[in-house]
Amino acid sequence: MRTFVNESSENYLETILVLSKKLPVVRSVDVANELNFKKSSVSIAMKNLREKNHITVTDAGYIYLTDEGKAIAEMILERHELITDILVKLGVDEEIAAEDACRIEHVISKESFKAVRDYAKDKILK
Amino acid sequence: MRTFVNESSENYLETILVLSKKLPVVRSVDVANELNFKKSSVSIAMKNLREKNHITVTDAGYIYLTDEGKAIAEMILERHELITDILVKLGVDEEIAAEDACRIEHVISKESFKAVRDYAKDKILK
DNA sequence: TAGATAAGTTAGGTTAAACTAACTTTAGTT
DNA sequence: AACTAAAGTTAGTTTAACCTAACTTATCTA
Repeated sequence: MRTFVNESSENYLETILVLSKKLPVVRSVDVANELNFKKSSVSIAMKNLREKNHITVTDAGYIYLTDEGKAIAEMILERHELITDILVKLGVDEEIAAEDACRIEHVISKESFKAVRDYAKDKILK
Repeated sequence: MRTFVNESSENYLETILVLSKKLPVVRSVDVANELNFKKSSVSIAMKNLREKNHITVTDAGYIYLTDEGKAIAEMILERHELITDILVKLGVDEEIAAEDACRIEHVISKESFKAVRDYAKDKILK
């Protein structure tokens, strides 16, 4: 069983994690720029993530993942990277591979991902 | 480039194709039962598919795929079956594999699917 | 200090895809 | 002929996730 997190929330969490590796701090406007969303949309999304305890936001507006939020973000990011790598290895254009990974990462089950990962690590990704 | 068809429409078309192989004729109510949707939802969806020329509906209420609708349905069904087979071969439980296939089939690109299919036919599916 | 810019919030709009409820139409039975 | 059941339609509701527009607040600069 898993705590239900929808695709949209997963995407925001993943984006926050990715940005936190590139920027000293992550703000709503950074997320909006990265995703090409309007800041009002991100504002509401951050409010929801706060209510679900997936992030905390400081008075200065800096966004941090909670342990739970980070766990989700890291899971999604691992999927993103692995699925992209597999597709590229199979000959798919890098950009298309990343776009596909970005959608598949949210809909594949834990069990299937694990099976694919174990197979690919051995047989596809050298 | 591809004619944009959303996930919901693709799912209806695939369901119509699957049912047409099991039943003498396919009606709205059959689709509703198969998908566990209300008949009002299916009624509206069928109107949309009719307007997009993906299906025709006889006076008696029998639903038939147009060439275009059938092409989409067959593409999705091929994906469904192949993705399910791959996951099962990798050790995923049959039911979970089918559920995952049902989501992935709508979001994977033509290019990635082709790459996965070519690889799997050779290396995974014997 | 006044004005501009940047960041965030709030209110209200849009769309898609499901829903419920209530209606019509057709066919089958007594 | 009247009743019932099944199928389909229509109107209106809900929810999620985006949007625009307008507002507040804080900082920075001429």
